[in-house]
Amino acid sequence: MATIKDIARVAGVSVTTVSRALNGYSDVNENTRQKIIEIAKQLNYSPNTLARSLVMNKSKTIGLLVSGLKRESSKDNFTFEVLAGVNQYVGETDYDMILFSTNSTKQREKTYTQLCRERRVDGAILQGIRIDDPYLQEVVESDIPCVLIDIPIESETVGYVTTDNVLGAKKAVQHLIDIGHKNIAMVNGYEFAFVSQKRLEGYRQALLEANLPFCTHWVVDGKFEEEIAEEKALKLLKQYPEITAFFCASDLMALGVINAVKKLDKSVPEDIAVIGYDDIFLASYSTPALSTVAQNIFAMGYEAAKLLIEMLEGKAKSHVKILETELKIRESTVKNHC
Amino acid sequence: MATIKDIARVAGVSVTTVSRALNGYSDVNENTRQKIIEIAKQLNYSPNTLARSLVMNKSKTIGLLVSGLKRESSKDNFTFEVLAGVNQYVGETDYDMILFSTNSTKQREKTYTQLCRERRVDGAILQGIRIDDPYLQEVVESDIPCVLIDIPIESETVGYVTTDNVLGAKKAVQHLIDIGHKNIAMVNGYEFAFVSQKRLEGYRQALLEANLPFCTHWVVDGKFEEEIAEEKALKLLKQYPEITAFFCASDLMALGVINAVKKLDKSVPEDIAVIGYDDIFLASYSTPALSTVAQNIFAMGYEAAKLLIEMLEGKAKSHVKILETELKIRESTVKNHC
DNA sequence: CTGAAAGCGCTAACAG
DNA sequence: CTGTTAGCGCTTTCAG
Repeated sequence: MATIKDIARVAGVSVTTVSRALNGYSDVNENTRQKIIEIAKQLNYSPNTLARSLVMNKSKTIGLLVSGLKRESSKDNFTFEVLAGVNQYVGETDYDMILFSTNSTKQREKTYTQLCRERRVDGAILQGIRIDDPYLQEVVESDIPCVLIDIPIESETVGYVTTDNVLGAKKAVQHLIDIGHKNIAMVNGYEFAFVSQKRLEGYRQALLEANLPFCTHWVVDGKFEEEIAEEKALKLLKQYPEITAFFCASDLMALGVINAVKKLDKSVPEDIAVIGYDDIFLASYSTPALSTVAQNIFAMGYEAAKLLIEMLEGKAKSHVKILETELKIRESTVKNHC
Repeated sequence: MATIKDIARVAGVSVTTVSRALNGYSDVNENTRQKIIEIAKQLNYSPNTLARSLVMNKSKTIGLLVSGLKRESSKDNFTFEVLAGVNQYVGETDYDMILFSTNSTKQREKTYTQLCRERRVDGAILQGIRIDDPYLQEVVESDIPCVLIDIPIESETVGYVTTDNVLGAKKAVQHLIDIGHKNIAMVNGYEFAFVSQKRLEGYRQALLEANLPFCTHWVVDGKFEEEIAEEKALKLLKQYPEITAFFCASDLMALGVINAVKKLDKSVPEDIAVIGYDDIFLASYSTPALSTVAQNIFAMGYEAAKLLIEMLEGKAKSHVKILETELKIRESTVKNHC
């Protein structure tokens, strides 16, 4: 593979000149430059970014640490959409992206930080990390610039992008209240998810503002899984038949709840209204079509990449980006009989 | 950031010894090694893979060139599943993977080959490339080892993984014939997709073997898109009311065909049977649940990565891997009235 | 405008 | 078992 040395030899100039010519420096004779470019083309030259990165001490590479890059997670394409968003922005720059999966065997031996340091990534985006993940702390405390998705930590080198989860949840619950529901249960994700904490808070606020009681027994954790949500909802509905509506912290769980309702020979939305969160693709395809709080996940990925690269180039004004959510009312919630 | 030089200084040995100790060479005193490892830990040392790659002339990196890493493609999660499969295998090795999107602005300036050469990837996996893509030729002719997904090109440095598309299509059409259909139309993808050519062949074979006429007017291209398939099917059904069944080259298109049938106030499967291809997640969720030819796409990604890395390590016996497909009969095909 | 020389962090003969 | 030396391909002072 041709190197600048080869070009230099053929052109009869020094490697310095070749380097400068190819990198568009101004202090090189236009004729020399043209000749060098010509020769580079003939030799089918490709710069060796490894060598360049080594000497420049930056790799123009960002690491994307994702969880949920596994087989089962294609249902809820959260990870995929983040990835697509990141990829979109990165594709518009001269950075490339290297993918680290947080559920690989490799990762069990090396921490995220090690992975990033070894590959000398300039910065990283973290998605799907639980707030009790010991490595989260480590990455954040390292000197690697990073942007977190849905985890609000901010520092000199750390930024985040998220949506307003309190408000999103509030809008959903208010909608249920608006259409006449008074006994609203919630199926949350899990304790250690930041978004779960916030959505719970939104649920609580909406109830209180409507002078409805907030009862912890009506809040269960579905671990963001369809089956668990179904199970928990089933139990809840049997124990508290007065419940007429469910607010779920994810669409997948909402689908589970709908299954539970069906199993009790009741129907959605006539007997029980159900609203989800995320607006996954399936939401609009299921029967009944699922009302939900839509998050633009692609945009989260895009903005995360944008923020990170701005941080790397030292031109980020803020390290925080909060995106909007949108209430989508479909068939699974509808004006109540009462 | 600590280097082996730092370690050498502190340990009072040469960098060579440090390098050897850390890389597990046998010709180094166990005491020295322990001391060096200890110091490395204290200094929070991370090897610089850039430097290592530069000197070793291999990067332990594979490039994944995917198309369809865009927003809209989350419906059919083909790309995602390939990605997940590749990631799974790569995660079990000491390789990392760098993601190149073939629909980025960057790619419009640089060819895939350039991208790969600049980053010095050891090999590449290509997915979603059309066989008329000019760059396909280029990559294949370059000296970069690569594995293609669903494109049968084989050479010293090129391998591929695919499924038996002729057989898959044949099974689907035979199933339609088995349940009594005689007038079976096909909605294909597009001319320049290898899988489309093969599935068409399978369709043709199944018909001929059953002594049914093969009529080109009954084969239309839906470009793998739901809406286009719907449109084309609508036209076909109006023009040839004798058609009672559709074989579609993708599930998404099958969904489109079902829409078309509904628009004519007919129903699936009573009036028209529809079978798809892929077994996307949506297939089992739609109403009626879609019969289809299931491909294990995750496995294709996994096997592609496996094959590539075996090729890189010089221990691939074959450069070709053909995976099985499985006929999944659900609600959209059912014994015909005749 | 151009070149010589140094060095990024690491590995690999080769010699002891 | 260990050190010396050279060099991977590139950028960057510093002199001309």
